[in-house]
Amino acid sequence: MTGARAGTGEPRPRDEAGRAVAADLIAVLVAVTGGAPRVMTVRGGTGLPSGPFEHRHRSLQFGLRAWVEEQTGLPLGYVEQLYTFADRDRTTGDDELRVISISYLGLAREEAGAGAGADGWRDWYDYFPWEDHRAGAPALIAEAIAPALDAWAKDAGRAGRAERARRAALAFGRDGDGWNEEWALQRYELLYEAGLVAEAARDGRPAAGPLVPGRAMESDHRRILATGIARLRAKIKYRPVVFELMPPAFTLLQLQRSVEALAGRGVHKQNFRRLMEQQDLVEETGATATDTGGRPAKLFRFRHAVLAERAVAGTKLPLARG
Amino acid sequence: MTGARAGTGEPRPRDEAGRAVAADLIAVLVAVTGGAPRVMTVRGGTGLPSGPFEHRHRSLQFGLRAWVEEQTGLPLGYVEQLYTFADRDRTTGDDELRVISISYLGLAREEAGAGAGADGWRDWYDYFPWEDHRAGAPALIAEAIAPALDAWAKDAGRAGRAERARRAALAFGRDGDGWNEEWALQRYELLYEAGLVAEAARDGRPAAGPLVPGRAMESDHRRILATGIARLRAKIKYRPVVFELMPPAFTLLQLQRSVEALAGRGVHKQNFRRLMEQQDLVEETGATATDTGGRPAKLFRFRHAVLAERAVAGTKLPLARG
DNA sequence: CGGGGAAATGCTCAATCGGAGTATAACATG
DNA sequence: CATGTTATACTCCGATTGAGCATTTCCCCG
Repeated sequence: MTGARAGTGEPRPRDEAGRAVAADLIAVLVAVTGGAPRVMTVRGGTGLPSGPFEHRHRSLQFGLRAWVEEQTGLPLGYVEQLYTFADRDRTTGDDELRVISISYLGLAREEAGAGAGADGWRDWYDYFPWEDHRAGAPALIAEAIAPALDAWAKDAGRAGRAERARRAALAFGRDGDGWNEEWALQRYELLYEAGLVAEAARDGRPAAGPLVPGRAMESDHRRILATGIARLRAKIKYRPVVFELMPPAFTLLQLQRSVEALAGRGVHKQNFRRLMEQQDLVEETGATATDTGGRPAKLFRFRHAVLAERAVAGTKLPLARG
Repeated sequence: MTGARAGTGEPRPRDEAGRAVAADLIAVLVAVTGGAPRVMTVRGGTGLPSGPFEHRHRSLQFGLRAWVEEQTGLPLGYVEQLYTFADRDRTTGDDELRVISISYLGLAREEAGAGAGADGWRDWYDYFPWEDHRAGAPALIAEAIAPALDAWAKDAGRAGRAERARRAALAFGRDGDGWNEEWALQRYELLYEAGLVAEAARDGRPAAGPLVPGRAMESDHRRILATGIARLRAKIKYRPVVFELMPPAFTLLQLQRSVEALAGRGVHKQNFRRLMEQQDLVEETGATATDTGGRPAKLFRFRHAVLAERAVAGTKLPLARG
């Protein structure tokens, strides 16, 4: 939370002892463009959009929407709360400043608004290159992460060694098997603990080896981003939220690519279509897209009626675990 | 949040304009005793344990644990964050008081501590009698809730009528079918909206009929409880959290009764056992329980190793949706 | 000591689901 | 018109799930 927070400059409330109490709102704002998962950032990609929760805001979610629209010019669609933090070590420097950070996940259609600070879209795999398994397990896991985590495990005493090795194997999977895309947060936390990300070095933790590739962020924003990714990866499996990221009409392959972008893994094409159709989530628009490179594809739109019919019921995706 | 909040009496922080900013911690603390799901309450069953987040607390979760242990004498096991609220209308009376409420779900073994205020355990179906479908759909749904919701739907204009009827049918299921135990929160909110719970009357909402049976709570504590129930009902299906509520050794039927108590519905006995065994979640202690009323049952214990082996992987329960 | 009641426990069966593969159709391009 | 590329339609099989039947092993009661 160093300095550059957007806001009105209104002084933060302080209690009699001079200690500050304040609430910050932080957004993990996600979009998908052409098969790339993007996250909205500020300050040159080093921070997530955020701002203080102020008295004028009717509710937390209204406050968040206000900030995001002010800072990015984007109207926010789907929004859900992620997590609330207040650990003392989140208060950089000023030991007396106590900040509660309430983070949110928001989904947007990127094309919608190329507004004010909207230059901040970044591929989220820039921050988590080890999370992209769409073309198989990334080489950097075997080349950089696995050896470093091995070293980290060996660093531990007799007792901790096996435990660390086990955690590493669980989080990153053994030889490509057992990878669970929903554990994005656990993986980041493991790397942090092992001192393999820049934030750990910044916070003065010892490193078990050379830093792993991947952009860092200020404060614990990268951890919050990992939380958002994990939540979204879990959510797309049982709620029709992907459609919040799609244009009004799309082909099934485009839809599939979006799912894959978020999940970080490929899915079986035919099974994907089967599920989409048998669940009645989409309907044909009647038009076709001819720029597919092959046979023209039918264009579909989301059947908004399903939100009503099944309330908030299910989307199934061929992403289930064995 | 009227008056009776536990705390040190330390004045709440205020900003220059005299507006207060503070954070409250609220716990939905759950246990299961003899097949009954219980929730810890204070003030004669009208409130959930809560207290201000103070500067001395290292983190939100530490603060929560401190309050719960102070107020109930119970050591808290599993804890997870539920939701953070800050709507202006949560600030009763004093329009200038702005409170952020961070709610948590906690699981406890009831027998563990019959400590200080530990008289506060209540069957949670006292608050949500319509949520207990263990012996089939409760009569009060057909007798009281359905007619009242019908009336509420008819109250709406031409457009809203179908919408309301649809929401009611979705939330409560049509003729016993389509009931989804995870929608406890949506059901409560629907009843609130229709003015059928005491809290709605208290908040000045018009009623669509006579109040539905079920104990009320102060402020929005009953809503928070519903949030906790819904979360727990969802969670037991994919995480081995039920065991946090069980004694060290238990029979499979006891385990099943606990699951049923939480889920509010019965499960197929043989299939339940099949799942428990094939997942290696439990192991035999070697002893048997002879007070079963029939053939003695083997006693089992939770295999704590699974938490390590499968990290935070799965429990399957025969509670899946059709 | 011989039922009868109550669970515990073991086993079967059919329907469905989920993963994976094969085959065919319809376009663009050279 | 051959070729590459994608869309789309079917098929297959193993695993999972919901549901029920059958058998076993206790206690209690007369």
